[in-house]
Amino acid sequence: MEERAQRIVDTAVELAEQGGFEAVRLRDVAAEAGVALGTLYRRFRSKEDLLVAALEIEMTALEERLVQTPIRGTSAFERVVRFFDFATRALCRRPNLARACIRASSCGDPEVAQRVANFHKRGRRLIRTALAGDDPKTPRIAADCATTLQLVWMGSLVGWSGNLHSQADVIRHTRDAAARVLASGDA
Amino acid sequence: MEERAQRIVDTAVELAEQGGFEAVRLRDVAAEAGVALGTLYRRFRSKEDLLVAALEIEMTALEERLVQTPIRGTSAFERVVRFFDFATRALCRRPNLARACIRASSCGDPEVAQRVANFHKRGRRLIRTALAGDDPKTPRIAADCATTLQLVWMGSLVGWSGNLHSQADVIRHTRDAAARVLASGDA
DNA sequence: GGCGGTATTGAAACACGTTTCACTTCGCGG
DNA sequence: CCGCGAAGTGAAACGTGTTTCAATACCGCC
Repeated sequence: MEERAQRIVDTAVELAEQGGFEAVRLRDVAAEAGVALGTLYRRFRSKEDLLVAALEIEMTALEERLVQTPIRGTSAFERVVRFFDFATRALCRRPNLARACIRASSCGDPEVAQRVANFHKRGRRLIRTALAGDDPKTPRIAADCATTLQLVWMGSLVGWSGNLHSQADVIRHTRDAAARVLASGDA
Repeated sequence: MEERAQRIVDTAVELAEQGGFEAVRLRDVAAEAGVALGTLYRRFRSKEDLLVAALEIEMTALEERLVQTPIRGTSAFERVVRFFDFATRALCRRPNLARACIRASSCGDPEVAQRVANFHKRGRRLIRTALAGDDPKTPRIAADCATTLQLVWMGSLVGWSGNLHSQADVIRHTRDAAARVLASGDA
């Protein structure tokens, strides 16, 4: 990402960490990033677009950490549970930021659909990787299971971000779903 | 619901049907419902609150239709698939309204958490009912399965409302999830 | 019938996302 | 070095969610 855009996103992340979605006032973002409001709008189509860009950066960080220290585990179930545990904790470590990004990614604005789709695709790949593990066996689990588990995770995260339940619940929801989904004969 | 509040929600629904979330301008809602803006804000804490109230009314309608003609089917799987099919079609029949309500219900505003929680609880009950069927057997499926399936449904609906995938995909996602979840030995 | 408190009204004001615009700056090919 | 087009700037304006407030209408109770 170009340096100016990067600075804009970084500023947005900083503000979101502190005060969540509504603390990300685009005037402030632009001012603190040292650009004019118009420049911000040249790079990002909307506030949501900006926050989803932040989410993509979080995803990149997650991917890198997982490349360095891949998920270990002796079964697909164990690995995918550990993945969701790890990823959920990582996300919820900065709850204001996470809530802001989740809200942006679930706002339904077609302008950001592309970015959101990309984010989902990358997340699904991580889940598939966790399911598959290192060994080149068990190739059949991947596709649909990953989709189902991702939907559970996303649905639960939306609930978490709306204070319907806790971070522990998110982890439990994904564990429960994984247990059921992977019990159906192909793990 | 009190008559004045009802009229406000009805007006909001009407506008949302036509133009979605952004077409629900609260000034217009108030004007068309024949109340002052302050009255609207006395009944509803925010635009999201109002739209989630609309969602609750949709839920009531769904519940009533299901009481009149309960879901039939010879297995929990068959019934729950039919339920999701029915409910998804009902929701997506007015896509603008559905998107607006889903967006409102996933905005993460703690002010509306109560209403959203209530909506989810009622939805979960419908899923449990579909899983259980008429016969008083198979009591063990209920609790966690229903939660998992609901999370899949909600997650998929959020994706649908953001144009990430189609209504048919929502139905497929829930069917896939149901197949896996109910295959794990207790259906 | 008068009174007190609560709901409603109408209108204005405020905040913030978003757009617009005239002007300036920058980078680059000729 | 010039000139041109793209990018950036600063400031203002607009729309809409939300709040505020003084004035008014309503309603049950003495």
